[in-house]
Amino acid sequence: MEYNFRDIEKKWQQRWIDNKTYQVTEDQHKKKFYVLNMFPYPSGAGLHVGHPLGYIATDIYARFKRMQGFNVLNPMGYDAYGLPAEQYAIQTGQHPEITTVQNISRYREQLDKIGFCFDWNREVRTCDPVYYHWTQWAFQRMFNSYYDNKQQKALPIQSLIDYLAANGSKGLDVAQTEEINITADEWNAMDEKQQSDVLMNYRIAFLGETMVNWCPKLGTVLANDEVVDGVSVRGGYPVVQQKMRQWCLRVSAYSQRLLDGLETIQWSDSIKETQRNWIGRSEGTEVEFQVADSDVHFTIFTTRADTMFGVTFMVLAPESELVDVVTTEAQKAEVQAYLDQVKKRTERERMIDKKVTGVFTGSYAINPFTGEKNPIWVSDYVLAGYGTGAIMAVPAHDSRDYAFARHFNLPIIPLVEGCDVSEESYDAKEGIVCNSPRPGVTPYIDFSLNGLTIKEAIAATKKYVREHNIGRVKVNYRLRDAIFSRQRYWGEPFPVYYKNGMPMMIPEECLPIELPEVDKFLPTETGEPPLGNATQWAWDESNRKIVDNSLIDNKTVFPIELYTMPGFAGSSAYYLRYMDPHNNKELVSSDAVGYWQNVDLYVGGTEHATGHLIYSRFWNKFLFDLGISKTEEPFKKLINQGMIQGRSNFVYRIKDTNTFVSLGLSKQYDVTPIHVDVNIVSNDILDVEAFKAWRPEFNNAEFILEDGKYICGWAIEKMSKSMFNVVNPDNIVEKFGADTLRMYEMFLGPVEQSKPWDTNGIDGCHRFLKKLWGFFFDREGNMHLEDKEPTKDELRSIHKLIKKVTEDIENFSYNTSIAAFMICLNELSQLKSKNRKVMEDFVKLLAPFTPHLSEELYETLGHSTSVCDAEWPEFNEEYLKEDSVKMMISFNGKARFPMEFPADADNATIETAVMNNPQTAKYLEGWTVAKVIIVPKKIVNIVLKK
RNA sequence: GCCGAAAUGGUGGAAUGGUAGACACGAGGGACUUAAAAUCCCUUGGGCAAUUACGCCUGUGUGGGUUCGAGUCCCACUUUCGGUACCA
Repeated sequence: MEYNFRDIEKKWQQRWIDNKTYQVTEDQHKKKFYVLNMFPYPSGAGLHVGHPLGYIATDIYARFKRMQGFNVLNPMGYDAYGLPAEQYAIQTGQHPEITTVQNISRYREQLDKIGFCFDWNREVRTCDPVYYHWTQWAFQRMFNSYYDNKQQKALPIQSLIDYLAANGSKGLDVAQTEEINITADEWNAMDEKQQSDVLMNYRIAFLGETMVNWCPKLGTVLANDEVVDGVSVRGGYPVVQQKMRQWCLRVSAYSQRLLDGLETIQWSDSIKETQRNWIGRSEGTEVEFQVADSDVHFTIFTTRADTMFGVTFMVLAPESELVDVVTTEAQKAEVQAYLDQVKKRTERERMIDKKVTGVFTGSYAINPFTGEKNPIWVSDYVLAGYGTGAIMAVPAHDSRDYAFARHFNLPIIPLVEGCDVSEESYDAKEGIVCNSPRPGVTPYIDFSLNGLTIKEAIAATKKYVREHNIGRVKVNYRLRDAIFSRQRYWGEPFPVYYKNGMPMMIPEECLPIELPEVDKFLPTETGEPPLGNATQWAWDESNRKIVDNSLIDNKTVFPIELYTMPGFAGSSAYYLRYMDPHNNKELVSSDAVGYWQNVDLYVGGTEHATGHLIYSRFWNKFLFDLGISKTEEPFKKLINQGMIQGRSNFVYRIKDTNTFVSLGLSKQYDVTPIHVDVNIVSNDILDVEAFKAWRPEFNNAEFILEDGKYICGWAIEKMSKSMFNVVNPDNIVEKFGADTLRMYEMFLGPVEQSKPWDTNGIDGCHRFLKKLWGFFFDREGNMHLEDKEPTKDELRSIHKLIKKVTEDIENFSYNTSIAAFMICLNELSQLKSKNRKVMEDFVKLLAPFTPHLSEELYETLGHSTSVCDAEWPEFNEEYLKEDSVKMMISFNGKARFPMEFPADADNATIETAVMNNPQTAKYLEGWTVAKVIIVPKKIVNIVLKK
């Protein structure tokens, strides 16, 4: 009887649904295990063969853990808000929700064919009001919180209000946009609006002024890569740098905790390193400089406090408020011209073309260490958003300052003994300090760094600065607050309305605020975001409901926020929602989160290293501060699956003809390679008839063959429609079955590695499953396993497999695990094994990989329960013990011949046996034995000397 | 530029510092078939050999080093792929 995978897979998929096999509940008697895939954005193109890779890996792990007795949560859902559906809506007028629902059902259909053990009862969709209710709720909580630096924790904003009323801002150590100094009296004298503005400085979700690429014509903010040469990529309209009031999240408040948390989680070192760099902690010193002939002081930040004696000029960021203050009358026009020029360049352009530009303000700053007057310049290589927006330039030891000094002919003073700064700056933090102060110069202060190492000099300077009150030690982070507003339609609406210029939260009990209908998905003619097109988008404060815009009177009815939230809003806490997805009272019940805690294993791509995986950690920490989340980190272990690349095929058309020449002969002609659909190519041999039928322009194509075949060229590229290399999993399931697909995806290589998809190799996995089928059934379809005690050889073979597979699954090394299955089956085949007990273990071990087939065979063996609930076979060391061991005898590391010893032979016995072996004598001629190295069970190496 | 990952047959890939190339694909040869498919068996890194030789040499991007022994560890370099962008 044939292995009929179609019937088997259909049967078991139905049975899993009927028996609710994969529905899980919180079961206090069992240990929990939470596995999670990064949920997909359901795109219109559907799944290709690369998408399920991570899901299959997770599924195998989930099934494995379940068989080990864990209560496994393995949910799936959709990150359903996104640009493609909105773009499609703009073009066609079709509501993005319709597109999204269609795409989701297509995804679901494809996923269902592969036989995952997802608990679909817990599905979430970010665009579902039942779900985004809690996204809005979390946002409101962030609005109503501030971050206390002393406690390192988010606290309710009310306690800050109380503090301000009692003490003013004195003694406040909190995360803030800028330092505000007010007294309690001043605070208490403020009206509501003024107080609201002050509080914005502290809230975790706050309205902030941020620089954006604003395109007035498109009425939208553009990302840096949507702007080229000062105009929008789409449409080519002018784009300007503009400050805009937008919602932001104070992610930066959590910088240190985000950094510290990395030490506690099992993520790859590379992704942790990426996050460390992104957070960008740098310990440095702030030093105050005075502007010459003026009362103005300003502060700079440096990590190289040791270079105080090498400062030759100062630089301000163009956006710095100091620019206006220090610019002299004579320089005003020139500085203004420079600022105008800078404004036109986008951030990206400033970065890509690193032309040195700048302008002198006319003022000088007094170096507190040397007393020298250093000219103050303005240049766009200094960023307003980092440090203090002002630097002291030490051209000898900073490459950017060096380039600037060279360009504007400013002095360069080397400060490290023996360093050469004639060609480039010496940036290394190694060496002995000199010229600090310079010999022959009368010291301005009683302080010298000469002779110290750089590290010592940094410490000494910090100490001096602190003691003499000219600055302080400061830790800076590169991590910026997240901009949380989008000028888009297809996203979560903000539960916020505006009353007299103040943002007000719509009461928590009235959530969710549902996305309103609009007739157009584009910005309005007046440049408002798409929600400006909504007519039912006003908040009636007294009746607590959404009403028609025409009722807005700004007394009881107010306009609602027109921005929507960005993509990461909905994806930041979804792992918590899976624990309790139907709860309409709270994000997640304390019981549910108390049981499931956090994600034990998270699987997804590296592309989220600095986006989702930072925001999500931030969001979780915030919820942790609120007492909602029970753990400081959301994802204990992270596996980054690699990308599946496409393998494209090419045909070679001879120029100006419709004749195609086979790969081997193509060098003899002047040819153009053309992508050909990989689905009409098999083992690089083109199906010529299918090719003619593929496209009309090829139906009279002619071919120059080799050996009667047309051989195609190939290349590894991204899997994409335009390369005709997309392989749909549906086709693979149809032809080989889901179990073969699952197995082959894992067999391709390590999960974490990127690798190309090549359908050709799939036969090997399919043959293996057919062969396994043949172990159970004869041609007539009768089960022909024998019920007897396994032999020693059979036990050794199966226990070797148990050990290997158990270890490999724990290590995510599925490809080697599958090889072990193949080896074991071959061994059993050699042994002519027909043992029922052995095959039962085999089927159980295989169940995570090929659940349908395993279920079928497990049932054949007389079990009425699902193999999912079978116990994972236990490994017994005893069966692997051998009577003898084979060891390689080598001379000076070169392997020569094998010898067999009793398993319990000690080193002395082995050495004697080797030395007395006649074969050994052959290699000893002309040498003396220096020493003998014995590696147990592996090798005996005899070191020889002349 | 900086950070990270990687480089092994025709291909995907195996190898706790211990016989490199497991396992699979492909290819070549054979068996069974009228034939094909399916299935099974043998060979398959390269080179030299071809039964006094189922042996020898060489081989994991390049060049050095450590070691009795290196694909694996160290140093320098080349290339490829990711990420990032003037963070003082």
